[in-house]
Amino acid sequence: MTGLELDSEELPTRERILREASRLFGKKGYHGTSTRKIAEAVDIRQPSLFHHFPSKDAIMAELIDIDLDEAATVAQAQASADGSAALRLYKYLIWDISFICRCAYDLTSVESVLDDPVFADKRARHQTLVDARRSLIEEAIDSGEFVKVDPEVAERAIVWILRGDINDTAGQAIPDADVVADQLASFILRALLSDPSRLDEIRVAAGESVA
Amino acid sequence: MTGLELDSEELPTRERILREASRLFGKKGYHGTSTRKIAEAVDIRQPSLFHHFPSKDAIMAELIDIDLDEAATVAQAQASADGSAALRLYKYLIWDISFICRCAYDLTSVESVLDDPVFADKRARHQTLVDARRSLIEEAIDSGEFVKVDPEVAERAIVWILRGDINDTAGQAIPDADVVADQLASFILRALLSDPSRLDEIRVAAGESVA
DNA sequence: TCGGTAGCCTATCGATTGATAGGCCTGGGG
DNA sequence: CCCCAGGCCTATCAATCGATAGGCTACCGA
Repeated sequence: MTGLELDSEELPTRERILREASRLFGKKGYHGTSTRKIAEAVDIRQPSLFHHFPSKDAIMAELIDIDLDEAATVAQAQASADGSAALRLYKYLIWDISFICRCAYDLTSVESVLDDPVFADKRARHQTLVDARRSLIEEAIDSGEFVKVDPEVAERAIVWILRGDINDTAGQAIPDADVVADQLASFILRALLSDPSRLDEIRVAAGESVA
Repeated sequence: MTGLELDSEELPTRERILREASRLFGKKGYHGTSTRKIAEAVDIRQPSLFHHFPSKDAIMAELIDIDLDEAATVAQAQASADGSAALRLYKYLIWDISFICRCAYDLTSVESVLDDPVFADKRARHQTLVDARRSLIEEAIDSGEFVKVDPEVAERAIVWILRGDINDTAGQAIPDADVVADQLASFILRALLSDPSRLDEIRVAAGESVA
């Protein structure tokens, strides 16, 4: 625990900027959100934003880092681990969805701006996440744990289920994050497992390794 | 067939505006795309856009109508039909994904602007689509064809898989649209069917009703 | 032949954008 | 006591936004 269970109004201005900006970016899109609207949400004047961030882009860049850094680390850790690839994918999914649900920021807008040349320097980090995820999927297909499906199709479906979760639950501090995570991860595993009856075994195994 | 298998450069200006605008909206977002960029892509001057559309909003509005009108009709038809709800959901999915793949427009941006008050008049039509889809899912769960899963979770996953398909294939006139449609629809059905072995039976039944 | 209309153009509008300049106030260290 | 740095303010900037006004040209039906 970080110990900052502060009321929203007591949070440092910089932190409040990140939260309100992420919320507005998620709702109206990055380009659809002006610095004046962000300032209004934080209840300061628009130029005051630039005492905390050098530019509007920098606010978005920080949100991108928050989204990618931990996700890429966890995905890579699972990709390079041993044992059942299906189990490792499940663990990654549970972690990622829980993270999304618990995160104080609405990270909806992150992936949709990654193609923008302005944020080109974030693309490498994003690619490591994509590669790690892809690697887990292909491993599970090759080993026969998953049905013979186009890895591209599977990954696209997974990525967008996650993105939908971000979009619908982000920045709300969902109380039952674990339940949501299990439901979505189970949905994905059922769609991919050659033997769907293995799902419960995988859920139990993942639960044990966490506890 | 409509008979307009024209070269892109021979298309009427109005049509080229719709196509280029949809492509740019999909890539940069609605607010991230200026009317000048659209005009540049169509190779006309910016004010000339307003001889074909009264406003930038009107371009987006037309794309929304294209996206929603047929989708809502098909979804409602399947929702009010008889027989296996799982089969009807599969049919709707196949139709929708094929439509997305074949569509001349990139409809990525449509759903992301539906919350905007500017397009509030489109929301009712969108709601009929959402309701019809939800109804199919709940019917399949209640009848036992689908596993006992939260309908909200299932619908969210489906919607976002579809949206991901829009985003990644839109406006490209995918040649093997049928293959993509079957793969994605099968992914969804596998995740939901209580008895996954019924998938092949459903695919065959859907194929027959089309032919 | 002529009037009108469709389609595109140049020039320009007011509003809004992200960002800068510089002043005011407060709190802490010498 | 003074100084100064951090944090916020007002005022304002140039750039870009969506949209309008009005002129030129090609074409079509009476």
